Parts: sequence; structure tokens; C-alpha cells
Amino acid sequence: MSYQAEAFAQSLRQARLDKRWSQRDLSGKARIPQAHISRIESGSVDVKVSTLVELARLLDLELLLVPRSSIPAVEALIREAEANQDLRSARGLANSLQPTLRRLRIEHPKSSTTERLSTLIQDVIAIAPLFQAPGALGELENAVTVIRRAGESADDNLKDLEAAIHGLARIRNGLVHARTPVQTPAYSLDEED
Amino acid sequence: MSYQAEAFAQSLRQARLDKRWSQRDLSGKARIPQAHISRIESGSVDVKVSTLVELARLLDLELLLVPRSSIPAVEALIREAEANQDLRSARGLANSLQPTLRRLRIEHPKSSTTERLSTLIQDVIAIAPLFQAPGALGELENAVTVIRRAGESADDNLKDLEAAIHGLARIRNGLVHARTPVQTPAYSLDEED
DNA sequence: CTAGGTGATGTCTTAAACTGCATCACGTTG
DNA sequence: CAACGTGATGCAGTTTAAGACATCACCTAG
Repeated sequence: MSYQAEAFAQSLRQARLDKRWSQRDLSGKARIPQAHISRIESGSVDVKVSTLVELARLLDLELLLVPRSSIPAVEALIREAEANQDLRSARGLANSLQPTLRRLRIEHPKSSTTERLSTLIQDVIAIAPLFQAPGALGELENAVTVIRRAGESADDNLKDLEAAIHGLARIRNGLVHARTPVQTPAYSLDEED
Repeated sequence: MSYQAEAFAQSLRQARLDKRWSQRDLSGKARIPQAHISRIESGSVDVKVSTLVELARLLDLELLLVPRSSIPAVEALIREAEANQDLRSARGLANSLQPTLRRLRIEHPKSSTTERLSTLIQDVIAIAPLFQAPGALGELENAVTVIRRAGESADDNLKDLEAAIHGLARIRNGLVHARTPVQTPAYSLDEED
């Protein structure tokens, strides 16, 4: 509960969630009881180094002793790396909608929904850096998931899919507007709202 | 004894030695028994994170969770910082001989020993980067200590001091020669041997 | 030689991490 | 509604870090 245990706990939980693992998933891989992982992530235990290292490794993290004078540089480095990771993630998520789009093009070639999803995917890829905003990537994830699910169960009635796509469009617009524009873009990404 | 405990143990011991602290010194500051510090540095215990963090902090180190993908960059960063530290240390050590030199200038203004020490200090400062060679900084430390001690107890007979200065000169020459010369320097640092 | 500082090692005790197992409250899905 | 996965919590038992001693071998300085 003291020193900086909270920081480690936070990092571990975040890394686990990034991988979409449940505590029981991690528990199995690390051969550590789920109960204990829960206590670790809540910062209610002072773990042994071996335990921390073990969990960290499974989560693609390394425990390192860093000279205090190098800490700012190291943290900047990590932040930058994570930002680029977010950028790649945003593009990957957008691209993961391609199968849905393909199916739409076959089953509803003339629907406006199809084209709206197409341009939306392009837009998200274009503004990928904006998803470095806190929480933005999570929102994108959820929206993509909803669209994909709606796309799978889509019959002739595209209402659900329309609504899901609308949700993603709102996120996109929100991000673009939240950014203080240095210069008015030559083209506008707006259409609805 | 498993995972990477050895690495932490090594780092801690090295950091302590860099500060010229005995295990009992550290023991007092950290309020941890010397016996336990010995066991930690020998890697024979699986310390709790709180203990590691506590010791690290006293040694100007921070325990950090670093994404695996950033590890090479971070390690390069740390290596570079340490090299620069060595460079500063070499200059500092050389300058720490100034009081000895000052005393010599007063008590033996006409002695060749005085001038030899003076130029030697200048030389060491000039070739400070060469002290990044493994072990070189340690040798410099020892040589400086010996000279300072000989300087303090120097009477009219400067024999001991001469010998000590000669030792430092040998280190300097060794470093300069060990370096594969890209270009012959305009001036030579040699004089003896 | 002796005295003092170094790090390593041993023993006993206490506190706490860790295991194993069970259970719970909560939210989601069918 | 029931079924399931989620994370949190409780408890008995084992393991072990950590504190508080003492002691040792080694080296260096006086």
C-alpha cells in the first residue's frame, strides 16, 4: 500500500486488459491463483520480485533498474512507443472492419450504408494519430466490435448496422472537433450531426 | 536464484560500490540488517518489491516496468548516460588533485614534480572520454587516491609522491596507446617509459 | 602484532506472501 | 428466468522474507 506498489499494480492490470485477458487467463499462464492476482492488482500485497517478474514477462513487460537521472528520458521513450502503438492499433482496428465491408458490398451493393462504412474506415485510418487521446482507443474498440457484430447478424434490415456505424461516426467527429485546428483542413470529414 | 535475480543483485551491489558505501552504510540508511543486504546482493533471497524499491531509491535507482519492445532503446539510453557519467567522473577525479597541486606549488615551487603533476592533470581532463574503457575509471580512482595520500604526507623528500605520479602517468599512456589512432595527434602526451 | 572495518554465514522468531479451495456479488448472454 | 464469466473476498496451511542477534574469515592500517 506504500511506496509505489500502486504503480506496479496499475501497470499490470492495464497490460492484462490490453491483452484482453481475464485474471483467470493470466492465472493459468502464470500458474498463480486468480485470487492472488486479484490481490496483486488491487495493491493489497507486497509481492516478491520473482512474482512480479513472472507476471510482467507474460504481459510483455520487463522489470528494470533505471538510474534516476535517466528516468525522464526513459519515460518519454515509453510514452512515445505507446503512442505509436495506439496509432497502429487504431489502423488495425479500422482495417479489421474490412471483412464486414466486403460482405456488405456483396449483399447490399447499392445501399448507402455500405459506402458510409467504407469512407468511415478510410477516415479512421487517416486520423489514427488522434486516437492517442485518452480513452479514444477504447471507444474505437467498442464501436468496431459493435459494428462487426451487427454486420454478422445483418439481414435485409440494416437498422442495427446503421446505428452502429453512426456510433463510430460520432467518435470520429468528436475527435476531429476536439483538436484545436492549426489550419482548416482542405476537406471536411463531417456529414452528420 | 532463478529468473533474473542475479541481475538485480549485481546492479544493487555495483550501485552501492559506486557510492563507496559499505553494506553497513547502506544497512543504516535503509534500516535493513547488513546480513540481509549481504544475502540480497548474493542473490540468495527472493526479495519483496518494497525492499528492492527501498534499496534502489537510496542508490539513486528506480524500479520500472518497461514494455519489452522498448527494452533495447532503454538499455542504450542507460549505457550512454553511464558513459557520460564516467567522463564527468574522470574529470572530477583529476580536478580533485588540485588541492594537492596547490600545496606543492607553495612548498616546492621549483620542483619538477610540481609541474609534472600539473600537466598530468591537464592530460587526464583532456583524455577523459578514454576512461570509458572498462576498468579504467577504477584505476584512475586508485591512482588519484594514492597521489593525494602521498601529497598529504609529503615532506622534503618527494620520492613517494614521485612514484605515485609515475603510476598515474603510466595509466594515461596506456589509455592513449591502447586507442587505435584515427589520426596522429598534433602533440604528444608521452614523456616517460 | 593488534584493532578495526569488510562481507558472509548461522540460528531463532515473527510477519507476511503464497497456495488451495470455497464463495460471493455483479453484469452479460441465452 | 437460469447459466456463465468476471473480479473480489475469506480462511486454513505452508513457505519464506525479514528482523535481531552472534560470529566468522579476510584484509588493511596503525
